Amino acid sequence: MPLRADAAEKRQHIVEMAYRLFKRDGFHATGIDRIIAEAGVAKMTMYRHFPSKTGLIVDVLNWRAERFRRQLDQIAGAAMTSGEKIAAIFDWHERWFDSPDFHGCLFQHALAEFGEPTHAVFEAAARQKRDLQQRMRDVLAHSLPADRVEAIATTLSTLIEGAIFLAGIGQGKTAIISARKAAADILASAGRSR
Amino acid sequence: MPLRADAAEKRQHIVEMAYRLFKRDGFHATGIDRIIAEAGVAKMTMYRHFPSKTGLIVDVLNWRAERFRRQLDQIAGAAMTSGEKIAAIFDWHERWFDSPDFHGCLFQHALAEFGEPTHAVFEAAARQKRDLQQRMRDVLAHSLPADRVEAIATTLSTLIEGAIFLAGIGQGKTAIISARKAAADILASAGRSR
DNA sequence: TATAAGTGAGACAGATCTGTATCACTTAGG
DNA sequence: CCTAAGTGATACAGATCTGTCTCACTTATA
Repeated sequence: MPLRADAAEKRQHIVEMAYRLFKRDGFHATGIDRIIAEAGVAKMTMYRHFPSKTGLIVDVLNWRAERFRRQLDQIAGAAMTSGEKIAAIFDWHERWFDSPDFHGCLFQHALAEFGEPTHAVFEAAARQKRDLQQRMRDVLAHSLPADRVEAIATTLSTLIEGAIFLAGIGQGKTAIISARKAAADILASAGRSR
Repeated sequence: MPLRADAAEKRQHIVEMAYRLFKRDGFHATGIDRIIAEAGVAKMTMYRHFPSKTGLIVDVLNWRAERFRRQLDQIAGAAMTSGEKIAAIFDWHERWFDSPDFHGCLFQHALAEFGEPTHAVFEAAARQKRDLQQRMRDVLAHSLPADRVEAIATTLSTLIEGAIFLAGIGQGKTAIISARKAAADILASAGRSR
């Protein structure tokens, strides 16, 4: 069964299993031994595909960031106006918070556990958050004057990150509802003064 | 030198040193050996004052929560109107983000590292966040109709938690400025419709 | 002064951590 | 068939982790 093609599949299998464990138990609390045991692979198999645990974490984050980016493409792509795109992003978060195995945002957790800005894990997680902010700016740029985009994108990002955090302590529902309303009000206000 | 009275001082010294290390490096990444080495105490001294590392973490969080509560008393107590109290809370966060040894919010980090809701560390950190939300409700209750307080308090909490998170990736300044403006707009709008 | 609380130092146990090495095995491609 | 890539299993090294234990020492209090 295994060779060239399957090697990539096995690597991906490790990434997804590590993702599940990191998400549930955290990065430091999840040991290599547990990852390989749950993935059903040998330790050397893991270390042939990843240079270190840090390298594995970075790859997990990058894979997850890419998956989120694709989801966002669908979400924001289907909606028509900027306001609808923003609302769709908030709706997506609401569904995410309701999903049965929700354990908070892996990128927020990574930034909490690896607080040193020069650390590779910090950089990977911060990059994902900046990408989301850039996406927000792109959406807003289609319907707002350029000098309004930056501040409003920042406010929307603040609302979303705050709602994600509050979802971690069981307040996702109320947080995302009030955040979505606040976002709608802000956009309506900005639209009126355009 | 040491006995009854000094025992409490030594205990407090351990708490504050552990606080500094946890804040900078995280909970799992900070070992007992490093804490006692930096605090300059024997290992048994630490284990006589705290039942376990988990117990120490909980005490550190509770001590920090109490200190924040007292600061908040001064901040919100000095301001007059609800709007001024809220603005003062945002201002306090702006100054916090600018402080030289800012390393994010210890409670957010604790919730990220100990994601299990039944864990004692999770409970202690979540309690502090709920206390802050309750404080927000109390402030708003003096100037808003009761049926508006809950939703607006949630929005303000979401903005603050989001700004704290963004401060961890170097965006504290812009986040807190836009969050404070959004909060002011929300309060002004609620005030008009009263 | 005698007692007991509190401490520092350090050894120690047992578990766990990351990462490396070895060996037998399977399987794909020439 | 034969070679070489890839793998599983396992032992291992060296470090680190939490938590316990002992012993000598200091100091406040009775």
